[in-house]
Order: sequence, then C-alpha cells, then structure tokens
Amino acid sequence: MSRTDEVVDGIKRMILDGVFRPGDRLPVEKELAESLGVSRGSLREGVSALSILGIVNTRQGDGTYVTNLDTTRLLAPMGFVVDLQGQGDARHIHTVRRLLECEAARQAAVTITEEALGQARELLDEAARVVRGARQDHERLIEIDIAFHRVIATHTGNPVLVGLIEAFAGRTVRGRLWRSLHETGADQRTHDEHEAIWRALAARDPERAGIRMASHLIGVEESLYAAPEDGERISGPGAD
Amino acid sequence: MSRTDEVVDGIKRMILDGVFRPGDRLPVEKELAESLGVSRGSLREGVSALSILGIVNTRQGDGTYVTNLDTTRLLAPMGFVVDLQGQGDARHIHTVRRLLECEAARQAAVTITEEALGQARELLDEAARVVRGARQDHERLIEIDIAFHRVIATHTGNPVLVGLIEAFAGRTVRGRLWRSLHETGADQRTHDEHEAIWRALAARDPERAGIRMASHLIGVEESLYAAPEDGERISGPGAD
DNA sequence: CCCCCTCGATACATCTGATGTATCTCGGGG
DNA sequence: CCCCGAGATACATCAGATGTATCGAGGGGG
Repeated sequence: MSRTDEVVDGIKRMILDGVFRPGDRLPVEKELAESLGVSRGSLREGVSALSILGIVNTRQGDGTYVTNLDTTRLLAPMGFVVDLQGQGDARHIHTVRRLLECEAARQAAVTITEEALGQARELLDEAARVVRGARQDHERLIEIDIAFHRVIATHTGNPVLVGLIEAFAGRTVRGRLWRSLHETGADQRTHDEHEAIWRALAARDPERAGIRMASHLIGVEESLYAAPEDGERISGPGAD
Repeated sequence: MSRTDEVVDGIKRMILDGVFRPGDRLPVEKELAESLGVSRGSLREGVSALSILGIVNTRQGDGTYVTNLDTTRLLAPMGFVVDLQGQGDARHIHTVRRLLECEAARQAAVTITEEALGQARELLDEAARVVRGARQDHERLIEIDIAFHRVIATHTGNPVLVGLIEAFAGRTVRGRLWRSLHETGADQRTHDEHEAIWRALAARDPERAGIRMASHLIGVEESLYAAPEDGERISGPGAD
C-alpha cells in the first residue's frame, strides 16, 4: 500500500471513528503529515484525492475542512461514469435512472409534504407559462425540469436515493437541450407528463406516481433511440 | 480551479476524447506535467486522485496506465458512502440495494445463460453441503453468498447495475458474519431463499425472481432491526 | 539452441526546502 | 461603531535529489 493510500485510508478511518466530524478543521499539513508518518508531499496527494472525492474541502490561506459528507456530494464523482457510459450505450444508465426515479416517485407520493407539493406546483405553472410563451426559453425549461425532479427525490427521505439520482440525472443537462432543439412538441409533452406525475403525487398514490414517472422516462429513452444520430460524440440523452 | 483539478479534468477529458484508451500507458510524469503546464508535484496530486477513483493505475518502475474503466471499478470508491451511512441508518442503503438487486433478478431471469444458471446451481449445492456439515464454515457461506448474487448481477447485461450492486453489497461482508454468528438457523433460511430465487431464474420468470429476491432482502433488513444493538460501531447488516 | 541470471536504463515514490498567494485576526484611525 | 491595513497563518506550487521497483538486453551455463 502506497503512502498516499495510507493517508486516504487513515483520514477516512479517523472520520469514521469520529475523530474528525463534518465541519471540523483538520490539523495543519505539517502536523498531520508527522502524525501519519509521511512527508507533506505524500499527505497532499492523499488530501487532494479526498478533496476530489468530496470528503474534505481545502481553502487556501485558511485550512482543510471535513465536508458535511452529504451523500449527494460523495456520489458526485460518479459523474465520470455517466460521461463515459453515455458515449456508447446510454441505455444502461437510463435503465438504472428510471429504476431510481420511479422508486423516488413512489416513496415521495407517501412522504412528500404539502409545502413541497406547492413548490412543485409553482414550478409546473411557470413551465406552462414558458411553453405557451412565444420565445421558448429552453434553458429555463431545463432548469425547471431538474428542479421538479429534485423536489421529488429530496422528499423521499432517502439521502442515498437522492445522491444517486443527482449523479445520474445531473450530467445529462447538455443532452436535454439537444432534444429540446430537435423535436417539436417535446416541451409540451414533457410538461404534460410532469403534470401527470404531480397529480399522482397530490393524490398520494404511490403506484400511480411510479407508473407516471416510468412512462415519462421511457418516453425519453425511446426518443433517444428513435432520434437520428447526427453526431458521433453527441449521443446525449433527451430531455425529461 | 486549482492546478490539481486542472490535471484531473485534463486527463479525464483526454480519456473521454479518446486520446488515451483503456490499457494505454500515459506519458512519463515529466512529459505529461510539461504538456499540462504544471509541476510534477501537482501532476502527481492529480494522478493520485485519478488512481483512487479507479481511472488510472500506476506501477512503480513501469508507468501509469489507464484502467479498463470497468463500471464496477469506477463505482468502488462509493464504498465510503456505504461505510458512512452504515454507521447510523443502514436502512437507506438497504432500500436502494433491494431496489437494485430486484431489478437485477428480474432482468437476469430473461437474459441469464444456461451456463451461468449451472454455476449458480453449483454454488447452491456447495452451500447445502456446508450447511448440512458439522463445522458450519460461515466464512465459506459468505463467499458463496456473494458469488451467487454476483452471478445474477453480471448476467443482467447492465454494467452500471453490476457496479452499483457491488458497491452497495460488497462492503457489508463484515456485517454478514455478525448475523451468521448471532442467529441460529439463519444459514438455512438464507439458503432456502437462495434456492427460491434460483428456481425463479431457471423458470425464466422475471416477476417471480424479483419477488423472491425482494423477500430475501426484506428478511435481511428485518433481522437487522430486530437484532439487539450490542455495539455502537457494529450496526452491520445481516447476511444474505 | 534454450533457459536463467545479472545489470543498467527507466519511471514512479518519497522527501526536503523554498517561494507564492489567499485568508483571517488584531489593532489603529476616522 | 465602522473601516482598513499589516502581520501571522496555512495552503499552493515549484524545483531538486534520492530511493526503489520494473523491464529488457545481453552474457553465461546447461
């Protein structure tokens, strides 16, 4: 095991053991390096890796802090997998995403708060105005779309589910735009499907919510494979 | 953006762009550092992070190589999330795992090969011998258990699903042993449940396979919360 | 002719020291 | 009471040197 690995495991272990807690500041480099028995260079390699993994956060001139360890943050580095898989078969990614989002919809139908339901309602109302509007602000629609799905995910009460969904759905942003530009009527259809999901949530009907979400995402997948491949690298997923 | 981040993103980008392919050897540190406009120290911090992420693999005296980029390898760093969540509520982890494994069982019922079905059969036969045997080799049972679940996951044909399942199920090994030692009859029950899953797979019945898998994992979850918490750090999940 | 061993070139691993730069804190001035 | 500037602190980055593992070429033995 390399020194760097020792640093990574050592700090991870200390966090798991409660020596360092979220928000805590780590000892200064020199001190921590000595306590782990490595040079500052090796320590920095390890800390750098932890930083990329979202476990710590270093600020020049200040210090190194343990992050809040939110599952979403820790799962974010998975984005590379999505980018990588997305180049060839995005199908596998979409299958998993659909599975996760459907479960989220089912759970949210039970646990979502009235307040969150209201937030979702406002998002959809705004989307309706944009769709009916003349200048078709796709960028804004995409933002609303992401926010809508996020509201559902966060109200499942399962942080792991949220993190995975964010990781699998977040990076597809560019791809969403792609579909919006190429297919007429896609915005309206997406909006209608969102409305159906909302109604199921408002009715507190898990089965219906899951089915509506599945239908929504399957539509996305189908449009993805039906669409002409007019670019090698742009095999991006469609909007949802 | 720090130099290290530039290195990480730069190399990631080059891999995504096909400049470096799986198995390729990267340029030597000095050369790569110059081409990215950073010092060797900064380069090493970035490469170190990529190594932890499972994207590259460095061998002293030889060189740095791009890994095969298997989804399972890239998803392995998620293990920390499991360790972290597992300390408090392992429920969220288990919920997601059950979701993933059930989908895997459903898909595998359709796509699994006769050969793989035979492999699974052999594993279960061996498990039966061990369970009936006098000296109750729990370690071996755990290995068989892991292998059985892995056969199912790998034959879904969805690498993303495999990676996630490995990440969520792999780290629970220590916990499995815990249940095996504390609950009498757990080995037999686990074996019976595995048999039921196998029959559903052999019958090529996705619905049945999914239900059997769900039932199996729910049993694990229940035993987890019913079991006495005789340790703070040992809130490990049960065997499956 | 083939196999095994040795040795040198190569490349990563690690340490040390020095310098740059951002941040925080504390005290002085308005 | 607020604003601001200097010093202390801590991370960021670089450069150089030495340690160590690996690979391949070439020589010796069977």
